[in-house]
Amino acid sequence: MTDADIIDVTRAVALFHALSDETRLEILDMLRDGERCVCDLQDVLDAAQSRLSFHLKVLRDAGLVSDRREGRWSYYRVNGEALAEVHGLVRALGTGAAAGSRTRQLFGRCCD
Amino acid sequence: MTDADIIDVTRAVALFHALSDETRLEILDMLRDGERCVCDLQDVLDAAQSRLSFHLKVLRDAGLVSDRREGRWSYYRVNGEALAEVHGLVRALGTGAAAGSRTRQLFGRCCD
DNA sequence: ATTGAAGATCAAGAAAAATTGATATATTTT
DNA sequence: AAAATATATCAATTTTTCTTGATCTTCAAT
Repeated sequence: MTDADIIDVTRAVALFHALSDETRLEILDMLRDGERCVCDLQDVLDAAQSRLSFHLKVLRDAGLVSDRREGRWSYYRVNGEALAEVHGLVRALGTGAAAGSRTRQLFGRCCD
Repeated sequence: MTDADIIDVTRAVALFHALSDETRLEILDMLRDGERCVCDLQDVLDAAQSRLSFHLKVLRDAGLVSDRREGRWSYYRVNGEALAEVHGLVRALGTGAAAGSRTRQLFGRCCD
């Protein structure tokens, strides 16, 4: 961990925000063991179509899921890299200078 | 990881929501290497007093920080357990059934 | 070509969260 | 006791996010 590891707060906020909703967490939960079409999600969570679509978009915009079109179905899957990114953020937040890190600030907060 | 590990979605949402704000992340960042009084935070982040107080309350309500009163100062510090909780959540989200877990659902989503 | 199904997008309204300024509560200093 | 300081809380407003219903698009089947 070096000074180069300054993290983009905006990105962090986007990730956490995408995770901060019940429907979206349930979607991610359903996607844990592989991809699913929207119709499946719709059946299990009982959410109106446009509502589900909205939440999928939030997840997609945050990069937490990717989608694939096949015929008239859309299949969504979790994006492991984004989860790893969140993981890294959480770990970083728990890493104090006391632990020997040379990073003073996680987020660049100067001069904006 | 067993079936007993069904997680409270509401709690998860509260945690992620608390983390989904720039000011609050900066506060946590500042608290990484130990406790700080509100006045310190106020100096560094330049946030109006009531605004800062509001965000500290959000963090406190989510259990992400604890505070200690000393004279007229309040000192806040990160609550490592809550961070661990977030950590666990993120890990769980990335753990598919494929990985051998017997847990079908992370969040209880039935019958409410 | 028409119909139908899956999903995305959009506009309007509802709900939740954040900001601001004011006031309140302790606590310390004078 | 009065003044000052640190912080919390509250009410009003603004901003952001979510929901709903409608419409649009694309692909497939007839």
